[in-house]
Amino acid sequence: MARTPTTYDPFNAVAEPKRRQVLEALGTQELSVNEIVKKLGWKQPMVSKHLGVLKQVGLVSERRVGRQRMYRVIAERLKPIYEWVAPFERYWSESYDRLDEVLQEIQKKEK
Amino acid sequence: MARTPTTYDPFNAVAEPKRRQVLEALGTQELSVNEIVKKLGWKQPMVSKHLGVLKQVGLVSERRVGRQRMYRVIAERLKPIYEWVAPFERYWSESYDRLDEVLQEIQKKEK
DNA sequence: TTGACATATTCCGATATGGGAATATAATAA
DNA sequence: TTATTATATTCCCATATCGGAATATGTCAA
Repeated sequence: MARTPTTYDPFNAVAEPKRRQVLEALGTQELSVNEIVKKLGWKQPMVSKHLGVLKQVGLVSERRVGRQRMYRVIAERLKPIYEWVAPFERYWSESYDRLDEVLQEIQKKEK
Repeated sequence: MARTPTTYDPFNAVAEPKRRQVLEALGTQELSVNEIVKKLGWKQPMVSKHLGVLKQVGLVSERRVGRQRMYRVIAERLKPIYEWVAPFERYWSESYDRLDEVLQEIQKKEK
């Protein structure tokens, strides 16, 4: 085995920043590929590829209308992510003090 | 470029299921590597490697105590994930009807 | 110093990625 | 039919991944 495939689950699909952008561009609307292309300013094949991954994991639905394909977010599929991360929310303030130190450590090492 | 590195941000670090398990095992406690090893039943090098990634992205802090290293979740670093996914929550019920269809489609194709 | 314990690192292989460029497919219009 | 529009797919490459096994590093104790 190598790294978990991007199509393995929503966590992996959404790890790619551009895929998040696609979902954001869609929002609650149903858009054609070209509309997304214009909105994001990317090349069409790139948009189609990312939509392909999102579709495989079920994060978007596809509907054919003439020569267009209309895509829409299936928000429910993001639920597992929300549910996994939500329980940590209550501890944000508690770990706040140590955060600064540790982040500074990390930045030092990156230089 | 290839795939976004796992150490690029919390999204990528957490995409790996085992890394999520490590964070879950830690919870709000501070644990040594060996305690995590016992809790998860994995081999020690595997735990150390995953902790290494988590540490690089700042999802855990490390504290040396004698020959032990104590790890703790830095929950605040999960905030970006929570904040990205939370806005979609309100649309779960709305897309519910279409979800079943689409998921069945996906499962068909996987066979 | 030597040994034992706790943890990290290195080397390996198989695998999949994302981007770019080019091209294929599909549907409509003329 | 042919041309055009809309979208998907293929081929290529450089890169990192995860896991396993083995080994290195670091720290304490006798």
